[in-house]
Amino acid sequence: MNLFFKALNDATRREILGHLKKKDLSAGEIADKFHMAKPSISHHLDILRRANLVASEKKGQFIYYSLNETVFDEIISWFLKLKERKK
Amino acid sequence: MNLFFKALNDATRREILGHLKKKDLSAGEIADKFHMAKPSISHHLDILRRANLVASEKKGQFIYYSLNETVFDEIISWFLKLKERKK
DNA sequence: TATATATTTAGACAAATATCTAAATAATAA
DNA sequence: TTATTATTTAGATATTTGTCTAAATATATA
Repeated sequence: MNLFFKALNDATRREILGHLKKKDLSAGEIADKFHMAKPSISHHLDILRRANLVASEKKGQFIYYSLNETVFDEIISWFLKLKERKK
Repeated sequence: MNLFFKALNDATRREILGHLKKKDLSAGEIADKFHMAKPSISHHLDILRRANLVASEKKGQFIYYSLNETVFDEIISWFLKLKERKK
């Protein structure tokens, strides 16, 4: 839960998720969408991966990233639980 | 959205929300639940308030905090949008 | 093999954050 | 008014974070 919120607490990372929602992308393709050095994007991807928000798969010299949507259920239920009316 | 995720990115603040879910509480009552100086809790409450996650109301010398659940709908829909299947 | 491409790792640094203590503000009670 | 209680504001400090450049790793191609 900790890692999850930490990962979401950055506009760049949330944008990355938005891109991956549409289509799986390689690290380089993701980096091309931002005005930011590649190592910085790589670092963001690492944080997203450690939070289980994305999965990565190596294909040749490329590494493709994809959204891991299963975690979203967990978080949505966290919010719904907080929303349940008091008594 | 930014302030929202920033506010959630702290275990103490998430715990505060958990307490407020059960019952409205004064700043002091909240502080009593943590091993932390009161000004620190006050700071956390300020962050939660600026993120619209809680509301505060002064009653005499006390300030009562309560969950503002309307914002949760917004965030839940953010997550659901991200979960929509590709194509 | 040598070179080029894709990505990550390492290390540095400035900015943001969480926490503390001390002081300020506001309301109540003596 | 004076003292007490509830809370916040101010200022300091250590830690975490986001970003960068340079170097390392791994794969593909000539």
